[in-house]
Amino acid sequence: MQLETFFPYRLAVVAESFSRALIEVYGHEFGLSREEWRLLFLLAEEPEVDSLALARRTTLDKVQVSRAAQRLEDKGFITRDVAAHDRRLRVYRCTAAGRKLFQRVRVAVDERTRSILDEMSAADRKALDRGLNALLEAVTAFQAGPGGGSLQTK
Amino acid sequence: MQLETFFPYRLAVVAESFSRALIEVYGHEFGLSREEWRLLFLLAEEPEVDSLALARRTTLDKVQVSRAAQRLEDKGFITRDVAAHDRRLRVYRCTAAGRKLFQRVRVAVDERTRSILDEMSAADRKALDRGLNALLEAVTAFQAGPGGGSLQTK
DNA sequence: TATTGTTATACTCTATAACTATA
DNA sequence: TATAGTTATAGAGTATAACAATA
Repeated sequence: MQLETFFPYRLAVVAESFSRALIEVYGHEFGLSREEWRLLFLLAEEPEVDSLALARRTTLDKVQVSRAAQRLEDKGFITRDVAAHDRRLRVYRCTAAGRKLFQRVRVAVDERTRSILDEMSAADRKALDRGLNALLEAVTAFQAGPGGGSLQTK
Repeated sequence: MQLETFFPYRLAVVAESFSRALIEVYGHEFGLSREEWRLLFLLAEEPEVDSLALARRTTLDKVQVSRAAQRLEDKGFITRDVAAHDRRLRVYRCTAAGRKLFQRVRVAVDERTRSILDEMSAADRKALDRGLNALLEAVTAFQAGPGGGSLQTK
């Protein structure tokens, strides 16, 4: 089997290409890092999210969240407060400016995404969606399972 | 739409998780970088590959190829010679030690890959394969097309 | 003049550990 | 003692540019 037909290689290549296409938008065009973009995405949709939920739902670690949140706060896109119920946690909220920026970026990112996915047939898109969901479950199951406990064990 | 159901996010997360699972093998277990692993993969399969083909087929740039090739040469896994037909190019070949290492890594990587994909149904695997191939074509078409010429234009 | 490979440089990202505050 | 957030640091990875050799 050649490298080009090796499944892990194809997955990595396609994900990297897709990611680059979007970084051109939210990164180069709007000046957001991947971490900032993810945080803003989550916070723009909900009135408030605490630090634990934010890390878990963005699949970022606490260091990445802390730094991205600080940059977003410095730019005036989110606020950060100590959580009342547990003063070790933080509660993040999106500002009006943050929501406004998110809407602009979201439109541009969606447009770029669509311009790629529109090259595919509807059946192929459906297969991709199904296959990707299944793979996500498989990888998650594997990580929680026998061999890959190394991520959570710590 | 929530972040968790946003297609680009899911693609990035699943690809990153999968990649990590394999880096545990070829990286932590066998001490190869992603670039070295790709070069070795290609070279183990063919008697010789020149530098241009190597860069193109691994989707690495010339700097990455040059550095990864040097490390593989230092370790005794490949050889590097000036190409006879064009002295600007190099011709790379895998050594016996390189092939031996590759076989061991390949077995371990395949085992890890299978242990993840085996969590999926056959129909889901088929959908994934189809969808991923279509997406790869779509992204490639997009890059060559109107908006994304920025990669090749230079 | 253009292309290839190499080297150099700066920048970003990642992983890990230390430190402070809170539980 | 354990957990959360922050800060610090080192290592790996990425992007770009300069350079020498060759076409």
